[in-house]
Amino acid sequence: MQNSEALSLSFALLATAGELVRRINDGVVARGFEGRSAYGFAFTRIAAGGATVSDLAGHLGVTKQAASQLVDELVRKGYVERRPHPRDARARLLVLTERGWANTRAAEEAAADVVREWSALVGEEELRALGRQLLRIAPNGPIRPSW
Amino acid sequence: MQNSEALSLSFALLATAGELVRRINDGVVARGFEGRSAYGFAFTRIAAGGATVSDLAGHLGVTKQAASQLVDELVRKGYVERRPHPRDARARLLVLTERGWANTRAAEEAAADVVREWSALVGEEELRALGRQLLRIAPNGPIRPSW
DNA sequence: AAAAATGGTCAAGTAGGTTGACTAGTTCGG
DNA sequence: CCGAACTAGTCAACCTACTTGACCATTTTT
Repeated sequence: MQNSEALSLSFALLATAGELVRRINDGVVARGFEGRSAYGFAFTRIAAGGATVSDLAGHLGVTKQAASQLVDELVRKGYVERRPHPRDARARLLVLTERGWANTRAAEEAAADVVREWSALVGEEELRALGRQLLRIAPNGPIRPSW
Repeated sequence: MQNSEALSLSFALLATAGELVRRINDGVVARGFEGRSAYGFAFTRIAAGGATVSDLAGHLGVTKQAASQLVDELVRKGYVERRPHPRDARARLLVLTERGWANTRAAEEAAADVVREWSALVGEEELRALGRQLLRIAPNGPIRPSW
């Protein structure tokens, strides 16, 4: 595989990722929530349960200070609460409020809308295969907010 | 396709894109160049020929002021020169210096290294198919430096 | 029980964008 | 062919989202 082919793949990958993020965010805003793009990815981690600030930092690939600031913002906007952690008095357990859950669902729906469109474009089975391959390439890597 | 599947695809896509950018940048640094991640993508546009600041801004999906600042930096570091534009006295034609070309080649090699590794992981033909599908999904969209 | 590591926050600094205002040159409508 | 509207580029000021560094309270290690 020549260099030019590698480059073209790189471009396509980054353009697709950028469009996905943009459209998820648009979709969330259209559903009546305010929020930066990173919100959705923070929500899914918090929704999974048992999340702390440090977990979130690892998930997003940023420092724990940055994650803490993000959580501040989410708390201020009423999406998340900090609770005492049952097994570690240093840590705080992050939990979604009702509005946080609603925002999370909105993000999921927006993502599903985009993916549905792509599915129509390249074929459902092909898209599924694409997902499987991407998962093999980068299984649970961080979802960095920028590059 | 359910929401959870769409989410998993989204995660995989973003994690993969993030890893690609990180590793291209590491590869370029390892080859002796300094530079932010956005450099490589600016270089490929400038290398293509006929680029102006506005073109670059469109390519990167940022304002022309931001693109101009990036070009300042590239000029200061000796990668790019601003030349008078042959057909428009307002515009400046961006051209790579010899060192700029070397950096561009380094970025291409680094990208090729990563893609080669992925190729071994999922199969060359599969990866090629993946590239084709991504190109259908997001043909020449901007390569945004962040989300 | 002392030492080292970890979870979290506060504070300050910074990179890399943004918006707004402006100049110089170009294109368009009458 | 000339004034109005537009476009390329830059300067300046600002802002957002991240970083580094210092610190305290807890937990884990030895």
